[in-house]
Amino acid sequence: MVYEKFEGRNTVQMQKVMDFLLDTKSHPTAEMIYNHVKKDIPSITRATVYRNLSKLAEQGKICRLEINGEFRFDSDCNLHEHCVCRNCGKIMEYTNKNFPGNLLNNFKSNEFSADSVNVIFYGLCRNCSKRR
Amino acid sequence: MVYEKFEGRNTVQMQKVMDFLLDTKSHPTAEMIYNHVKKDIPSITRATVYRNLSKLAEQGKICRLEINGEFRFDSDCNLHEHCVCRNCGKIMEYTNKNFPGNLLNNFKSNEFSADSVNVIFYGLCRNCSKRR
DNA sequence: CTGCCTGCAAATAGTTTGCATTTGC
DNA sequence: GCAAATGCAAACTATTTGCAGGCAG
Repeated sequence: MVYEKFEGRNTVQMQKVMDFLLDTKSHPTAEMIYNHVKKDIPSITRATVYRNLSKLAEQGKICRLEINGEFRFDSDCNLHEHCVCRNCGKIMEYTNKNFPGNLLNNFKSNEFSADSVNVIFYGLCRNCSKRR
Repeated sequence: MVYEKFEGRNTVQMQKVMDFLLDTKSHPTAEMIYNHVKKDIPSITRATVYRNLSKLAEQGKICRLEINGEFRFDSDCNLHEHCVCRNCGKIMEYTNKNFPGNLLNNFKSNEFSADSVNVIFYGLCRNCSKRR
């Protein structure tokens, strides 16, 4: 068990949700998280998972991506560049040292103050490119 | 009326949906588009609007953003940098000449071929910053 | 012991789909 | 005339919410 301090109460449900996100790199949906945590806590409900995910996101402990009409969650709030395959829906991290650093650092506007940024590339993954 | 060639049939419904998107810079949701077009074509249904938006997006005539749990549409497929206010939900274009050009041009990966990219900054708009 | 969190159930919001009818080409 | 697009209604999926009881602090 990974120990993590939360604002608010430290419940088993909250802990298990966070643990799973810390463990995985799969950008799970709320449903996937629910299915996983349910193995440990059979009584848990989707409502609790959704509420905990919202709290964690508000606290900045996880970040939330919106891909193909659903939310996906990631405990790594530093990596925000992702690739989404238009064909199979696969989601991959994009790590390229030529990527222009943290876009936030260069953010400049009188109209808006930004605290986070998501970058999503759309296209085809290697598997799906082959079959075309 | 703006004349635009579509793949497939050129119906009034399709034309009005496209016209509205060409006219506005408001990043409307499907519901907003439906409400607008309904003024001209009272018989139009949400289903038709959704179907037309999907077709236009597939044809690359419009692009689709996912913000706060819903799709938003934009006829300008070149500007992909947006700012979303966490407080009031306002969506603004981000135009800064220091922005690292087209991220697509520098995209490099063996695992993925990208054809489009969305960048979304989250934070507070000027109005909402003041009131905090 | 207090009130935040949970489980349950029902509601909501956004979007999609099946089918009969209409319409562009 | 025929296939593609529409309108209608119903279905579906992801997510949210009200409420009563449970448990962390």
